[in-house]
Amino acid sequence: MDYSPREIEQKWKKYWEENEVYKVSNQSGRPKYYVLDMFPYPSGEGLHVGHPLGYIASDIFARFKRLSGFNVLHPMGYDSFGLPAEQYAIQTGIHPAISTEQNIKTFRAQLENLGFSFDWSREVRTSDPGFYKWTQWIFMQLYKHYYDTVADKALPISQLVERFAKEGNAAAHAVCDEDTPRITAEEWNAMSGAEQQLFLLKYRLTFPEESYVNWCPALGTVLSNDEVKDGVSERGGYPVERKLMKQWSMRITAYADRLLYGLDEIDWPESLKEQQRNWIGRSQGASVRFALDADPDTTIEVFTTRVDTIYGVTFMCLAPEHELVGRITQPEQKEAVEKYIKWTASRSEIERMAEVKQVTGEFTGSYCINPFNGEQVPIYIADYVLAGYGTGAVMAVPSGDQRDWNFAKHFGLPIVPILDAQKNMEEAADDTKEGRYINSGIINGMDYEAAIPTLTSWLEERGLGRGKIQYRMRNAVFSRQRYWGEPVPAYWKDGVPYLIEESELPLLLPPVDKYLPTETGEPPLARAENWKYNNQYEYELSTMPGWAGSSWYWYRYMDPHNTDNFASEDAVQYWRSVDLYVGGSEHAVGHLLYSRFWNHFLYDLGLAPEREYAKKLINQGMIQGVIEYIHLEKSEARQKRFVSADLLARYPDAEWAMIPVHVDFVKEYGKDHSYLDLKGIDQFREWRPDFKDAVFITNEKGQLVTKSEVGKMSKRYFNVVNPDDVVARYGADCFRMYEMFLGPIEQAKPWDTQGIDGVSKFLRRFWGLFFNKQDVFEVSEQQPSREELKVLHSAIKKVNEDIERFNFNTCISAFMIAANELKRLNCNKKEILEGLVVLIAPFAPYIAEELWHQLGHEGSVHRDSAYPKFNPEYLKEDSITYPIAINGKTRATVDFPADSSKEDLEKAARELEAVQKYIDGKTIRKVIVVPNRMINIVVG
RNA sequence: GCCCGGGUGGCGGAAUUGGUAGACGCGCUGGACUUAAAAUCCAGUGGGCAGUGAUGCCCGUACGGGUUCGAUUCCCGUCCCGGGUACCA
Repeated sequence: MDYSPREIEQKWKKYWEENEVYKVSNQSGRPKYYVLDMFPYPSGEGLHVGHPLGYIASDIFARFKRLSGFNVLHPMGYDSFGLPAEQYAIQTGIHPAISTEQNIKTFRAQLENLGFSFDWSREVRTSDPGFYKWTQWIFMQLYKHYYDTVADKALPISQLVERFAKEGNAAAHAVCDEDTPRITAEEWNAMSGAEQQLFLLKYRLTFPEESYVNWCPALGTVLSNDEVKDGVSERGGYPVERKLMKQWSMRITAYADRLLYGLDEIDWPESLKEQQRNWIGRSQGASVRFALDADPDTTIEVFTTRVDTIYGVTFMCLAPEHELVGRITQPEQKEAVEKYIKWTASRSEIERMAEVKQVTGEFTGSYCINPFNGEQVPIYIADYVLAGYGTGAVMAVPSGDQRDWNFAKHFGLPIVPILDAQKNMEEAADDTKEGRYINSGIINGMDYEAAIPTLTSWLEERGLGRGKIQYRMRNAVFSRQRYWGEPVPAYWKDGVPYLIEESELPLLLPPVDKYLPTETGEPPLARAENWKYNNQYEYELSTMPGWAGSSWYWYRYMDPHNTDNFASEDAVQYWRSVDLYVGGSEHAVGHLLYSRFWNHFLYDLGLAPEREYAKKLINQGMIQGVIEYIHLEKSEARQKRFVSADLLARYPDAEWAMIPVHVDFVKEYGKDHSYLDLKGIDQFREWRPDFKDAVFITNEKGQLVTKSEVGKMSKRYFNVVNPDDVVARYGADCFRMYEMFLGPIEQAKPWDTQGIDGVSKFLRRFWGLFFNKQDVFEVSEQQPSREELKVLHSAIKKVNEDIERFNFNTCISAFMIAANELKRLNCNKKEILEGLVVLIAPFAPYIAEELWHQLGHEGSVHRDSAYPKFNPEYLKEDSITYPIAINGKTRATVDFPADSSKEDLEKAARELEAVQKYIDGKTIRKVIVVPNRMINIVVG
């Protein structure tokens, strides 16, 4: 019987479905394990070969855990709100729910083609009202809570209201807006209900506020930074302006510390945690106020992490946009300063980044006073100071900060050393904290540890500053001026927002006639007819962002059909948190930070059992594609001309446009010398009729050589490889194993089918072990030999260890080695082969199931078998092969009995003929014997 | 600029705690089978030098140093590539 992947895969796919082999129960005597894939957006383009990489890895792990005795939750669902469906709706008028439904069908069919062990009865979709009811519900809880800095958790806002009524807000240890005024109990009690509501917004964990957004009038929408390129929209290239808009915001900054310290308790890639740390950007330091020399009532506040360097301040730098700049600029400097401000405004951030070494700035003509020594400090403006960060002002210490040093050198400003350990002040700044302070007034002779508290208390006693912790992270804007998202369950009455009742959830997305914003710039929901709360009040018209639903979805899988809670307490207590989370690193500071934030909040409310919801996370690398371009001469000539890449030198004056070619037309795809042959050129002509009459200048071999570049796999580069095609040709088992065989899971690599035949051959060889020369299934009941047992148990050991380490590529090698060895031994012993079938089941689920049944079993190998146990007995060797090295170079290998003592080994090694040859008159200085490893003889 | 990764045969990659560098696969070369091809199977395959040959020697994990009996692995410096980035005071 030939190995026919198509046949067996169809057969078992059907069987698994009919018998609900992968259905998971919330009740089990087995320990639980939760394997989660990052939520995919069901794009209309479907899957390409890069998408399943992470799903295959997580599926192997889930199956491995299942066979190792765990009750494994491994679900799949869709983050089905999103822009592409809305864009499509705008173009076609088709409701996003309809196109999304269609896309999900395609997406799921593609997933099902790959043999995943998802429990599809738990599938969820964020755009399903049964799901977004709970997204809205969590939003409401955020609205009803504030962050208490003493309890260090979210508490009901009602507690804050009680406190305000009794004692005002002075002692309310609650996170709030920076500009919150102090009020007394009397003032609070004198407020109207509406005024009180507005005041409470300064404390709520979600609240509307005026914030700047990238407004694109032509598209009628707000764009993310990502969607803006060089001041115009990425899509369409329309102008974008900064516009103040009322937006809902999430007070994620209240959780900054917890999000930072929580990173220490989770096993995530270090680079990813580092990105989150940088994003949160906690810095501990002090704020100091410098009074203006000419106007002591006006102060410039700076934040510094090195207040100990304050005696080394020789100038002050303001951001060109700083509010004081206009006031303090002296008439003589006015022209230069204004010119500089204008110049800065014209520079893009990218330009500023690239020209980091070029020092620019202008003197304002004014001075401020260093509060510690009363000295005059000149005030400059410079574009290396950002208006948006901290106070937009920097106290410059050229001896300790390289940028300040560069600036001081350029403008001839003094550089005052402040620590006796600072070196080479003439060549560069030295930011050391070592040594004792000099030239430093009240801290002279102190060390860093002593100086900080001395200076901070000096500042605090005089009201000139204070110790301060500053974060880089901002509150997260939560409104989107879009249609296809969760409606915000709030309405407006006289400019004050109120929540709807929880019993009124879900607040359904109303139908609209068009998916565009209104002519007056209101979001699409403004088009909904008669959509008013109690037929009276205007609903909030913005919808929630893409990250709303994905910030809590892993709980929904635990109990997806619950109508009373987002998930029952029993379910949540049973599954608790995600044991393994697999996804791309592009979500490092978006989804993975927001979802941690929501989880901390749910934890505070007692709804989440653990502070961190994903204990272990691995990133899968991107599978890239090769983009193939051909060279089109840029000219006005009527006839278009393409030239082979190896002939470009013949056209020294020509300029070239790079035209991407469908990779299917290209021979030697991805190679340096990839090319279009005559047939490829014809295909290209047919595919691009606009180039039908073009001339193709080929080389002497008749080839049009292309340029290959590694890049994203994407429809726009015509290099998408659909997994369905690979599966049709080689089978899902082969596809799964090949993707794993490509290399380490976290590494990015270009897709290349070069090696897939090797995996395909392996599967045939593996299959062949079970069949005799006449192709009839035949296994032997005979007792396996010691050598055969060793092959099996080496594989068990290797595969077990490597799965735990997520080194799936080397697992595949281990299977190949085992199959090669057994083939060599002509082994068809049932005991050995059965072990291998279960061992390979997580990787190649179909072939394993087929062979398992051929071996005479019932049920499913994936549910009714157990992972083979490793027995170290079988790996024990009588003798061990030792490399014998002379001065570290291996010169011979010799077998010694496994139980030889160190002394015996040394003695035997010294006497070896091969060794004697190298000693040759020299003396043996030392012999190093590492048992079971090697022997090294040092001569000289 | 800063932060985080990485650099090993013709190619993808392996070497898990410092202990025989190149597992496994692709490709390539030769052979078997075949009328032939495909498929399959067998053998070889880092580079160089010497030898008819078995084999021996030298070089070799981006580059230059260091530690060590021994370094792909640890340390210092340099170069290059990838990812992130908000010049974060």
